[in-house]
Order: sequence, then C-alpha cells, then structure tokens
Amino acid sequence: MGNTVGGVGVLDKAIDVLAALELQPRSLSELVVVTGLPRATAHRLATALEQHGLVRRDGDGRFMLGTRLLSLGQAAAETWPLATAAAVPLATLRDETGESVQLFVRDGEERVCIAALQSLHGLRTIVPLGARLPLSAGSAARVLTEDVGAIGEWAQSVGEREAGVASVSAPVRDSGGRIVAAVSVSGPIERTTKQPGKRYGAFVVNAARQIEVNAGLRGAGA
Amino acid sequence: MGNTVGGVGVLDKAIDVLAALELQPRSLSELVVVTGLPRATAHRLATALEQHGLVRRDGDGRFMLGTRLLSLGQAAAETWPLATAAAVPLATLRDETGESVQLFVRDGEERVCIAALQSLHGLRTIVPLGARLPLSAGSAARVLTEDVGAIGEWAQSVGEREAGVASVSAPVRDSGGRIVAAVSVSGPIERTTKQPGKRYGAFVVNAARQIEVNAGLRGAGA
DNA sequence: AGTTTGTGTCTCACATAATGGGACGCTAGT
DNA sequence: ACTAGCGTCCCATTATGTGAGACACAAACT
Repeated sequence: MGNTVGGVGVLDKAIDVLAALELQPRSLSELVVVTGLPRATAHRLATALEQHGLVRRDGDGRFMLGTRLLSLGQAAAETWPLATAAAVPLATLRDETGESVQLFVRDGEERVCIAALQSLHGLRTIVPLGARLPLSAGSAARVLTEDVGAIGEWAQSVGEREAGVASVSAPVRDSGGRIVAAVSVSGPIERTTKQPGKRYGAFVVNAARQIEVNAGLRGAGA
Repeated sequence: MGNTVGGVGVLDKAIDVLAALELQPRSLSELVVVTGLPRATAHRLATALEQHGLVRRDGDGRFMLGTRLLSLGQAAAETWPLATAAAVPLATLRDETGESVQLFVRDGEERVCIAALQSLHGLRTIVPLGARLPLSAGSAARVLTEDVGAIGEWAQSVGEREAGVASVSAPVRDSGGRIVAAVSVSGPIERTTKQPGKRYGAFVVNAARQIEVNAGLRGAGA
C-alpha cells in the first residue's frame, strides 16, 4: 500500500511518519491510525527518527517534528540564493501593497514557493513556504512558463488558480535574460480589484529589480 | 560503520546522505566518498530521497537538499510558537545592540537554537538555526538550567563556551513563572566589553518581555 | 478490592526487502 | 580508438526490517 515502484520501503514509511507529524503532534496510537502502519513498526520508525533528531517528543510522550529539521530546512533554503536575496525586497513589497507576497521558482512541471510573507489583513491569501503549485494557473505560473520576453513587465490573473483571489507577478531574470523566478502579490479580489496590475504592477516590477540586484544577477545583461 | 545500536539501517544511511548534502551540493561520486557508502547504495538512496522531494538535482545532475525540507522545516519551526512570537522582538534587539541574537530552548540535556539573527558586523558570532549547544556553558545555558528565580534579570558569560565570545541572556517565562526559553545577545569581547550585562542587559530583558507578550504568556502571572 | 481498556515498549522467528559487486552506456579527454 | 570517469541498473545473496504478540504500567471502569 502506497509504495512507489523503485522506492526504498523503510524510507517510504519513515517519510509517511514525518508527513503525519507535519500537521500536528500525535501520540503513537494516532500515528498508527494516520499512517496505517502496525504499531510496532510505527513505534520503531518514530523512535529511530527521534534518535536522528528529525522527531522529538513533548512532555506527554507525543511525537512531533524535531530540531534537526530546522537546520536541514535552513540549509535547504540556502540552496536558493534568491530566497535570501529576496527577503528585504519582499518585505517592502508587502508593506507597500499590504497583501501577501511570494517568490516562486520552477521545479519540473510545478512551481515552488521559496519565500513568502503574509498580508497583515484579517482576510488574506496564504501560500506556505515550500508549497508546490501547478504551472497551469496563476499569474506566477504564466511568468515562469513564458520562456522568453513574450510577456510584458508583469502578468496578472483574477480568480484563476483559486476563486476570489487575484494576483500580479513579475519575472526575475538572470544576466542572460532568462527567467529564474517570479515575484507575486496576491489577495482577495475585493481589495485588489479586477485590474490588480494597475494597482500593484509597478511595485512588483520594482521588487523584482531589487532582487536581481541583491542576487548579483544584474551585471553583464543588455 | 556509524550505526546506532537500536537504529534502522536504511534510515541511518539515508540521513547520512542528507547530512552530506547539508553543507553543499554533491555529485554521486562525491556523495560516495563523503558517506562511505557503496556507489549503488548511495545512488539508490539519493534517488529514493529525490522521489520524496527531500533531495533535488541541479542541471549538472548533482544532488542537493530538496523543496520538501522547506515545508518540513517550516512546520517544525511552527511547533515552537515562541519562535514566531520572537521574530519581531529579536529583530529590534539585533538592531539595538548590533550583535547576533538568538532564542534557545532546553531539549533534554542540551539547548537548541530555535530562532536567530546575525550581527551586521564583519566579525560576528554565528549560531545556526537548529544548532544544539551544551547546557554546561554560556549565559543562555545558565538561564535555562536555573529552575526557579535564582538568577536575577539576566545572566552573562565571557569566553565561557567559546574563546573571545561574550554573551548576555534573559529568561522567557510562562504565566506560571517557569523558564521556557532564553534570549541571548552574543559578540566578540572586543565590542561587548567584559561586562556585557551592563551594556545589553536592559535590552535583552526588554526583548524577553516582548516575547512573553507576543506569545500570550503574560496573563495570570504574579 | 478486581477488572477492563487504554497506553508505550520490547522481543524474536521469519521472509521480505535492502544490499553491493559488477555490467552497461554514456561523454570528455588523450 | 582507447582510457577514465561518470551515472544508472540488474540480480543472486543474505542481512535487515518486520509485525503479531507478550509485557508493564496507568487510568477508568464495576
């Protein structure tokens, strides 16, 4: 049940355990129900993961994600120099627009959010760090799939990926002009209007420029 | 070699692979050298991890940490509500002092850094997110081990955990008065002087208060 | 008191599932 | 053409993880 063809069995199960703990801490019995593993197996895997620091336990003995994932997650984030270069520009973009902002990169046939800040409004869009979204919908998707300069300065979408949500995205290019990422602003249509590009386009483009500068991509380009 | 007594073999090796990729991307052959695994095994584990998104590959086929670790790391960070509550107070503390700042919690017989910001100076102390430090040295260690109110407002240490480094820490308490975390400022003795508490004590204590407020810990307490 | 049901933990005979030497196809360098 | 190095894949072998079941303990029953 649920093992990939060429997979390594133990690993599949171990990662099932981590996935089960991603949402909330769980007792062993809960873990058994959620993962569908036999009790002895779930216990052995969870304690093995614990020895490696990927899992830890609270006072009641419940399992939860461990400290090792902090450092690994940190290290993973650092493999995209863009993410750190984008921290400040994204913050100002969020403050300028008041809406949630994200940085996406293409990964295979999906796009991944490698940096995000949330709107301060009560009603806001949330795109968690590491989220994998389709390349088929959303303004960021359009930016990432348009290989060359077919798009203008920015792209917008209204209720495309999710009902009631509009977004504006601008490409981040390397010195050769290739699109390496997309900066996005997204929020409820009620606030962004149906022409979000008019309100936010300039801000988003500006943030993209800043990211290029911070990442040292602006050098030899045209 | 290097397998813990009660451990799960495959997991040990798989995590060795992740650890090897933590510092830098590596080709398969490099991976073999670093981990000491047979080529076929290293390859199988790395590709298995890739299927789960814990590992991805760059254009040259080299392995590096994957996007899944972003979301897991994020989820792990959220298991300490303190970490998010501390984000803003830590930033202001860093700006006020100009030095690196950290938030530590006790975990067994060690302490773990669950939030950190680095000094902007060229010479600075670095404590990476998720780092595990001893409970036997450093001002933060003293704060975390002193169970009740034996310490004053803050604790300081000079060249205790590491030569040339001084630090000041203040406890973060819950509504019952129990110490749940320690906020620290640390930097080279040359800048902090040998009485860092005099310079930074008030700031650190203030940051600790702010964190308590943000985390909703200040309610019923004395 | 006793009993039942729920924990988490550990063992151990068994066969599944991971192993790794070696083969294969590839590109780059000589 | 030859060599050297790479990533990938196969498959006989057996080491390895497996999981039903036993165990200890605690809480909530009767």
